[in-house]
Amino acid sequence: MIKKNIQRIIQYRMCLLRFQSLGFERIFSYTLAQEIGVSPEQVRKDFSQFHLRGNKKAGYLIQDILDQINDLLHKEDIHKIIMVGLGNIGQALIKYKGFANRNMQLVAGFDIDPAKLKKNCRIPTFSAKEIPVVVQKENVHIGIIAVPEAAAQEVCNNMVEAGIKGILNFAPVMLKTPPDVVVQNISVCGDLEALVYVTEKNKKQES
Amino acid sequence: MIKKNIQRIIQYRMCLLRFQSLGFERIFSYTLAQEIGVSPEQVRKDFSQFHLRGNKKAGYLIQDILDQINDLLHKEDIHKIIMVGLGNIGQALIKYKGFANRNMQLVAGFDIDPAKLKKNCRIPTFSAKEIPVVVQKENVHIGIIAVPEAAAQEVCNNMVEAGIKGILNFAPVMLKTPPDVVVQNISVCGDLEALVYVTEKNKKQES
DNA sequence: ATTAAATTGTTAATTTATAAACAAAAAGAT
DNA sequence: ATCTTTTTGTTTATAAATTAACAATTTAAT
Ligand SMILES: NC(=O)c1ccc[n+]([C@@H]2O[C@H](COP(=O)([O-])OP(=O)(O)OC[C@H]3O[C@@H](n4cnc5c(N)ncnc54)[C@H](O)[C@@H]3O)[C@@H](O)[C@H]2O)c1
Ligand SMILES: NC(=O)c1ccc[n+]([C@@H]2O[C@H](COP(=O)([O-])OP(=O)(O)OC[C@H]3O[C@@H](n4cnc5c(N)ncnc54)[C@H](O)[C@@H]3O)[C@@H](O)[C@H]2O)c1
Repeated sequence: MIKKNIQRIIQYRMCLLRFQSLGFERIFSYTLAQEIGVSPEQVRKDFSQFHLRGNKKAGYLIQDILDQINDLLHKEDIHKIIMVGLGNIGQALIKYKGFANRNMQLVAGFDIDPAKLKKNCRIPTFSAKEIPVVVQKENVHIGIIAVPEAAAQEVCNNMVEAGIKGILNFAPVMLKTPPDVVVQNISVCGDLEALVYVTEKNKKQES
Repeated sequence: MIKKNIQRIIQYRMCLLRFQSLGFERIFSYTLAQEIGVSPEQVRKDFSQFHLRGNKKAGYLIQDILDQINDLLHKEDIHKIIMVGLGNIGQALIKYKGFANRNMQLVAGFDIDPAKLKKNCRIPTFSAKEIPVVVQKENVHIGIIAVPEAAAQEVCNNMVEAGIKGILNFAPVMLKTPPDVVVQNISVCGDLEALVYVTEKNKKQES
């Protein structure tokens, strides 16, 4: 549902940061394209759509493009995120150190199981009942759902009620939300099943 | 890169199983559509493309469609999967109980850190050097990469060399593989950044 | 038996996304 | 100073995906 071009812009950004850290000041559409596995025309088209301009014959000025992409992605702010469900996935995300690099911060975790709240976490944890209080106090707009399938829709409803506008969902269900709330699904099993399908198909085609 | 229609077929399957477990024998394109958030025409088109036939006025026979989708997705076999990287994400996946339901089995984990191999896991763990041995012995085609960005491409190369044909990649890099090896990326941070972009845009449009 | 209602399945239309083509500009070479 | 090469940015073309339209068929009702 989220446009492909913005997803690529996010990838270009990571790639530009990597090239910059390697000491490059400029980059060509061709290089960027190769790195993220698209055509150079796709890169130029994406850049054009977001008014990211380069220099003929001299390519793109990395710092300049990065500044503009950072603007687009609101990288001037740190974006607060809550997570509901402190099981396997929830704990893995809490331990993850990579959010800060990308201007995001997990500000609170929630669970219904009091045992899960006792673990000494890097972030404060609360009973799931506290979702509305914390969301409103901290002014959070993004939430992650890492609860079992059976609880996901209810948790989602509570998040929406509390004011969350974007949800990253690990549970294998399609959540129902009002039109102003966007959901992004992560489907580990679904992706694996798709890989099985494609690899088996390739195998057959060879023979 | 993987076709959208097969991804939806995978979703339909989960939905059909749920309806079946609720006692339903038949289902309409409209119901299925609503559940996974597409139009009924989309459902019928997808079904048509995979030759999944229903009955006019009586909808689709759930068991019948499931049998055929199971065939398509090779659900007659259990698909073996290896995982490289036994850190936060790796551990979360190892503890996950949901693979068996979907005819998939994590058969081995790998890491370069000997400390990670000592943890008493539900699956056997090996030094990363053993990847080719285990992959060939167990005849595995699918692998998961859950190592840091800096190690991902090398691990990928080793997997490909060993005979892996499909990779689920959690590291925030675009892996380079030969054309007969398919990669599916999971990008938690990227998805969150996309959510930030969309929610901020929606916010602006309202005002 | 006939008619009406409901639902599929296919074809056509539209939209979106990707790829190709090429003119324009900039840099460098002659 | 002119010509050549390179690379962007836009325009045009192609392909993929979604939506709409509608005939065909089945069931149920009259
Ligand atoms: N772990 C994986 O590798 C994996 C893989 C694919 C999909 N998933 C999906 O991700 C989700 C989480 O998986 P997991 O392995 O972390 O599960 P888990 O069972 O380890 O953790 C779920 C947590 O959610 C909490 N919870 C349950 N109901 C709740 C509620 N109403 N409010 C707040 N918290 C609640 C539980 O107490 C538990 O701590 C599941 O939907 C699962 O299907 C996980
Ligand atoms: N944990 C998260 O929530 C999260 C979120 C987004 C992205 N990711 C990405 O997922 C990947 C894994 O994240 P993590 O948090 O589990 O990292 P982690 O550091 O906890 O675990 C990585 C594991 O890989 C092992 N490793 C390193 N090099 C290896 C090699 N060459 N061969 C085999 N094993 C090797 C390490 O010993 C370690 O055990 C990273 O690329 C990370 O950027 C993780």
